[in-house]
Order: sequence, then C-alpha cells, then structure tokens
Amino acid sequence: MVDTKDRLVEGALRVLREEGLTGASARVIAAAAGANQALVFYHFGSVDKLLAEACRCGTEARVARYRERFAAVSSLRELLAVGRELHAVERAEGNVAVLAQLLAGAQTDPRLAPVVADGLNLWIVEIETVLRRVTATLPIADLIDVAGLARAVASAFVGLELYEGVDAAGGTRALDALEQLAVLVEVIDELGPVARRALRAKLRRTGAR
Amino acid sequence: MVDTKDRLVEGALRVLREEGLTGASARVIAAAAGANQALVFYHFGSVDKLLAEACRCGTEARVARYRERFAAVSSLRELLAVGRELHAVERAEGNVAVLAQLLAGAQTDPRLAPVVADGLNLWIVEIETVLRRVTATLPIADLIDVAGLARAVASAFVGLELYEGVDAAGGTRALDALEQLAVLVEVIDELGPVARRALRAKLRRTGAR
DNA sequence: GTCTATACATGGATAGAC
DNA sequence: GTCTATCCATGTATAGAC
Repeated sequence: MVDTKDRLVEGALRVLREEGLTGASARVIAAAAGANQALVFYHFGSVDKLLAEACRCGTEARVARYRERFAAVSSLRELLAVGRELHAVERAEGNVAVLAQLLAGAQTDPRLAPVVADGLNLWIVEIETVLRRVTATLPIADLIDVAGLARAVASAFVGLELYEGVDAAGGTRALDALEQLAVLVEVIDELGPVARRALRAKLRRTGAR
Repeated sequence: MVDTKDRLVEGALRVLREEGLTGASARVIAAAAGANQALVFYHFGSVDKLLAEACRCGTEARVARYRERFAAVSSLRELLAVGRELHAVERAEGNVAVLAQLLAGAQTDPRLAPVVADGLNLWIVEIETVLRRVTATLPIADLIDVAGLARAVASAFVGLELYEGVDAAGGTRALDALEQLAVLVEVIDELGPVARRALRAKLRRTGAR
C-alpha cells in the first residue's frame, strides 16, 4: 500500500482528468484516493495546495517519461513524429487535459498561476532544448527565436488538446495541417544556396524585430 | 433598463471573465446581473443552459465585431496584424478567456461540448475564409489544407491566450516568434521561380498525405 | 496518521405569494 | 416575470477520539 499523501495526489490527478476542475473537491478527491476527506487538509492544508502539488508532480512525471525520446531527436521531422506520439499517448491517458484544466483555473486564481506556469515551463525547457539542436543546421537558424518558438509550441499544443476534446475530427485535421506547415520549414533546409540566400535577405529585412 | 434575460447572459459572461468557471454559480451570476437567483432557473432551466446561451451569444458578438476587419485583409502579413490587434483587444476585455473557460469545462461536460464546439467554429469559419483568400496566390496554395490550418490557428490562439494568463512575458515572446515564422511562408511567395519549383517538388514528395 | 463527527457556507433547484 | 422562502446536497475546514 502506497503512502496516503501520494495516493491523494494520484486521486487529484485522476479527478482532474475525469471530472475536471469543477469536480475537484476535497470529498471527491479523497474518495478517488480511497482516503478520508479530512486528510486532504491534514496533509496539504487546502484543496488548492493539493492541486498545486498534483500539478508539479504530474508534470514532472510526464516530462521525465519523454526526456530520453526527446534526446534522440535530430531533425524537425523526427520532433514532429515524437510530438504526435506524445500527443496520442498523453491524450489517451488524459494527462494534458490535467494541465489544461489547471491552466484554465489559474486564469482567475493567483495562487494557482505560478505553479501552473512552472509546470508548463518544464515542457517548454524540453522543447526548447530539442528545437535549438534541430534548428542549428537550418540556414535561418540565427533568425529564429527558439525560446519564443518553444513557448508557442507548448501553448499551442495545449490549445489543440482542448479543441480536440470538443471536436476530435477537427483536432486531427488541425494537426495534419500543422505537420504540412512544419515540413515547409525543413524543406527550406534542402533548397539550393541561391534560394537560401534570397530567403535570408528577405527575412532579415521583414522578420527581424 | 435591459431585459432581465439578457442581463443574466451578460452577468454570466462577466463572471466567467472575472471568476472563471468554478465561480459561475446561479447566485453569483444573478448578483452580477442585479437579478434574483431564482430567475436563472425560470429563464434558462439550469446554470449549464445559461452558460451555453452565454457562449453562443458572446462568441457571435465577438465574431461579428471583426468580420469587416477580416474582410479587408489581403495578405498573410495583414492577417497577422489583425490577429495581433484582435489578441490585444480581446485579451484586455477578457473575452477569449471566456471561451477558454468554457472549453476547459466542456472537456468533462458532454452538455457543454457541442455548444463550445459551435462557438469555436464561428471563429474557425472566419479564419478559414480569410486564409483561403490570402493563400490563393501562394505557389504552394494547393498543398495547404486551409480548413485544417484554420482549426490549428484558432485552437493555438486559445492556448496562447491561456498561457499568457499565467505568464504574460512568455506569451508575448511566443507571439513574436510565431510572427517570424509566418513571415517565412510569405517570403516564399516572393522567391524566384526556380526555388519555388524546388520547394513544390519537395513538398509534394514529403508533405502530401 | 487516520478516523468520526460536526460546524458552517455555498450551491442547485422548487413552491408559492405577488 | 419577479420575488421570498425553503429544501437538500455538496463543499471547506476543524475538533477531538483512537
């Protein structure tokens, strides 16, 4: 039998997955953990603090699970493949939905906001590392703000996840379209030197900020 | 004095903006509308149904507000400019946050899901129309799934909005990076015919599904 | 650490007066 | 259509026994 405190964290994650933030009460979470309701307050002080801990724990576990996989990526196309696999697995297990629920709740809860930001940041750091590596060889590498792009990718991922929750077919279609767009970037890497130079010149003039 | 039913819808939107979905109870909404709590059930039957109506109404009003602006867009860069203005205004007024709240709630509420999907679809239709127009002249126009891309843009927008709610600086940085990436696509339009042909050939081989 | 019991607030929803 | 009053379920949080 696992520690009760850990079981409560697990229960909180499960409830967030299955019932959403609105259903995440001390009673419901305790029931999901097979524990007594009063223990939520004994171990964590409040429901909010338990949710914060669940966010930290859950995200760390998820990120750790994909760290090796990320490390093996050496091209943009591979990154997309891993991203899609991650999407499928995490969607099936409902883990991204947890972060999405907390992110939505954090909009109006100042106590939750920093914790969720930290959680998202764990993903962003991973993505940023990979992006820096796979874009290093691109002709436009020095014109890309990798840190910004990593943030865009992570948050767009969450948005897509939420969208797919209400329209599965639409979500799949959106992902397919994005994949095409990403191929575009990689293709540029394989263009001739003339086209690359033209692209760079143009980009520096219009895209630099 | 406006109709009470309308005031309740307004109140619901305000509460979703300021308190989030967890705070959207019949009592709180009625108070925000300056109305009696029982009237929520008299006019709408349940809180859920009021929220659904608020989603429909609110989104329709927002989309209508930008229809003219969208119609005037004739290039990808202009679309981005409008997108950024829309982002700034709607963010300041908290309107996208409303859709985000409902989207998060819809993940675990089958009654809310179709309504929110419809609401998001209003945005998607607008974006799709504009995208179809401004990508028509691109050399890779027939290789882009505009409908899918519109869905990706709309949901990514929501994700960015949510992210900015917990990390304002990060959100801005993500938007800047995306803007650079979009310039990339437009720049390809201005490449010479040789590069364009090479791009098309490559894309058709790798990106077509 | 864990349980029962309980106080007390808030929520959904309805009945009935006006 | 609108209000008061009310029922009952659920929620947070604490006290105190074990």
